[in-house]
Amino acid sequence: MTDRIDELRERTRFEPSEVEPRIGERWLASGLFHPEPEGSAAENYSIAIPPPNVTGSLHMGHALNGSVQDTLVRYHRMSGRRTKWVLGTDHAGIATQTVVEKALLAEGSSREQLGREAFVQRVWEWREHYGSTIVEQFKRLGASCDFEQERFTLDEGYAQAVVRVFIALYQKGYVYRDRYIVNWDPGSRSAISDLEVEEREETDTLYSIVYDLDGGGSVTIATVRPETLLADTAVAVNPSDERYRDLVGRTAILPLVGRRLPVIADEYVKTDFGTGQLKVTPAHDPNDFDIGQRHGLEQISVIGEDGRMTAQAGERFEGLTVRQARTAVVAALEAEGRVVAQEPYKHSVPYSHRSGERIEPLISLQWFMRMDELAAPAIDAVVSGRVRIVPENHRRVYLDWMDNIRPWCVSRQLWWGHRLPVYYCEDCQETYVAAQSPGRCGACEGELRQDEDVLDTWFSSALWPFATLGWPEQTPELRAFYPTKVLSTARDILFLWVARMIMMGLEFTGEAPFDEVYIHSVIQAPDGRRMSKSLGTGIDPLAEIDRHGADAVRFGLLAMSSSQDVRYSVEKIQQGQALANKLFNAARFVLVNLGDVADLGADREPQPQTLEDRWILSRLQRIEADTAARIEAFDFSHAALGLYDFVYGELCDWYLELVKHRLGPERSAQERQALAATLVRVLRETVALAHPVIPFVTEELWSYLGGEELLVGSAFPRLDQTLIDLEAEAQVGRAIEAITLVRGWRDSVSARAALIVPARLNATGYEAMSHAIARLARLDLDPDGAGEHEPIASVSIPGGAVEIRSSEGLDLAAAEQRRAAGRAKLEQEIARLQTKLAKPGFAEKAPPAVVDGERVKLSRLEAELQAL
RNA sequence: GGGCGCGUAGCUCAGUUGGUUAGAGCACCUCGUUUACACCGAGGGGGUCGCCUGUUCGAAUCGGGCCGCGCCCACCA
Repeated sequence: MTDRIDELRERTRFEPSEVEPRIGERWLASGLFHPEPEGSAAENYSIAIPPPNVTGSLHMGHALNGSVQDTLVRYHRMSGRRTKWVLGTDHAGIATQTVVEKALLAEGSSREQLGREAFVQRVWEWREHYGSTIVEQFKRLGASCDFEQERFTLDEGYAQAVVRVFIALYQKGYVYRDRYIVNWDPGSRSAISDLEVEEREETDTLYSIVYDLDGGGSVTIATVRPETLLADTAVAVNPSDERYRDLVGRTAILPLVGRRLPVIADEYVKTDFGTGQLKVTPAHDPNDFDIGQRHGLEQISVIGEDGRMTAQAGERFEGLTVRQARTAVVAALEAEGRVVAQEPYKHSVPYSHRSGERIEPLISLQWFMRMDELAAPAIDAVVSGRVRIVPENHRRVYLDWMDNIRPWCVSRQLWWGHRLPVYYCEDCQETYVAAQSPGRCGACEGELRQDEDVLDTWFSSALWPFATLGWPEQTPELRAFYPTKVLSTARDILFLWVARMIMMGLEFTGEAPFDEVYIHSVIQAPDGRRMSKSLGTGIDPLAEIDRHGADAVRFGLLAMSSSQDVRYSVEKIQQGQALANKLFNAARFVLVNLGDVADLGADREPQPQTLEDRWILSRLQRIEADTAARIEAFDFSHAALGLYDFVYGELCDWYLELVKHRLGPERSAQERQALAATLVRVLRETVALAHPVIPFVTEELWSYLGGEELLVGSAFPRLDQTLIDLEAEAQVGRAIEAITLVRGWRDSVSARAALIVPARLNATGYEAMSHAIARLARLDLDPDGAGEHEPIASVSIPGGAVEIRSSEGLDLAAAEQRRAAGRAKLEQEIARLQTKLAKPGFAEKAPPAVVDGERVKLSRLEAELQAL
């Protein structure tokens, strides 16, 4: 141990890059991150990590969420609960497939060329190579996940759970196949769900186009998508629109095509938009699709899944891209003189969140999932408080969405993912939904063919909290860790993922998958824009860890976080770095000076000898209680900043300064041992207290402070009521105030630090602290012949004043100015208080405690003014 | 169109149920080789709490209106 302390003497700085890998390895080797599956979920503590994409690398969102979850996990582990942080990654259908397709493209190949089987094989290989990147990055953050049991949403066991769920939902009639209008993403060549569509404001041209009516007259419709006119199957007006009452039932002639379109009446049509006459294109517009359903209209598809015009669009347009078709259709219409107006028009346009391409609504045969029955219990769970959403204002967002939930398109035209467990007979088209192919068609003995599609990635993610623990088997893991306690995430996947997990959890396990949903901030770029790779506004958390250390990044992110979006501020990260260094040096100072007498092996009772010893032990109890309460309330920002304030504002600035003089070798061994007992206790508890937030530096220090076990597996310090000492807090608090006031005065008279100023303490309440005041305010409180001279200056402090006895080395003229300013300020404040107290109504209506408080304050200020 | 939230010191943010002289970190200024830490210490300057208007003995805090900003949801061609 003495060798280590000698070595510590030289380490004047905390070096994260040296410490972190070493500590990280010890944690992993300890096995403490991997709990045995014992006990019940109620008594254990578990969190399921939002599985990052296998293709992903750690971004700020991961770093913040990782810090949040790890703080919770470490805190509860230290609180004595069997704690498991379930780790794993998501196969991320589109994202991963795209990455591998790009690689193939670079090789001059393609997935089509490879064929399905070889391609999927190729993706697995890719995953073997790169899939652990983000997991390793979480380790660098200090995340204490169960790395020994990493899951993947395409694991064999997981895949079985997915199949089982699909079949069960099919049997219940929730999952069904239908031809329906979907959001077609030409980029990924797949349908996507409503939630994966984002609206962007765009300015297009709004064309007004004249359609002739059979038998004379015309209608004028407005559209931003003239190319879809080729698929029109009706013209609609509002039934209450007086202007067009007699139009209903007549027939319009579709320009360029000549198709006869019935003029129908439908409530959807707004009378105050455009002409009030609407072209109806059921196959290429979701609203028109609905109108078509209501009126039994024909659905004509003119845009194909490849984003080109189909044969149905007619020879002139077949094969053109949508954009080319638009130009061509407009030109053709203009040639016929049918375009009567063109105006710029700003509206929102759907884009694929996945590929970034413009969504093409079209009719397609897809698998859907009806959600309303599943939503009902999931609504209940939140309404009843069984699942608590924090902060609460997100509750309503959740409930609103759930109340209006719509069917979910779950099939994707991809190769990478959970292939639908659906088989069709080649001959009679019979459909079989089963875990394994039934072999041959039961009806006609025909060949069976499995559906080509895979499931939406979010379908499998929805099972995450229980599928990762072995469901549907009743595994020990499932019993011990399901339901989990907290689901922590940003709000962007509240619907996409959280809501669906609640629904699936309730449906398949009968229990909500977690008790609480914590929704944390979104960290924005320093300029307030979104952090994103494409904007170039992203900040790489790993680079920040390299620069400042993982503790600093964790502290900074937690200190920044709140219930709303916040801008990234390096200053907070630096504050964390400073804290780690400060704590390191405080411990180092104590160990280097008291290492020879400190009994580090045992957790010795502190032996407070002085007021300041009692004071720090009392203050320590408060920060212990506060920190625990803040972590439990998800108030990470105050938890982190509160630790900073304690370490700086109480432990280092005051306690260590107050006891420095008691460390020296000139003191008796007994005295030094007693001090060491208190100091070591305070340091051990402080370090343990801060561990959930800044695990690396604290674990490192713990190894010096006599931790036999790793700190990560030790106990979180708890408030000891018997150590709360109001008397010590009051006395030391007063002394601190006095010292600060004298220091301010010293500065105003330009007293040099080395100058010990002769003075007399003419105040009550400082008996036990006068030596401390003398030392820290650099006063000689017992000068020879102190009583003989009149004081040449006076510094007022609570309960009296410090009378200055010599002007040597002091610039008293400079002080006068300051004193005058102080006096003016006091007078002003006194006047304010007097007015307030004299005001009719104040004394009668304000609570007595407040009135008394103001009176006390007034007399205190008057005394201070007097002293000046 | 609906919903949520925000506007407090130069910057990033705290400010419990309305009641100390509105705070912190960073930045800025002055001083400093005091038994750890210069990633340090001591001291200091800096705010009409977006604007207006109510309620109240008392408003950064509660109500109303306005201005500015962000996010989410939504089918107006």
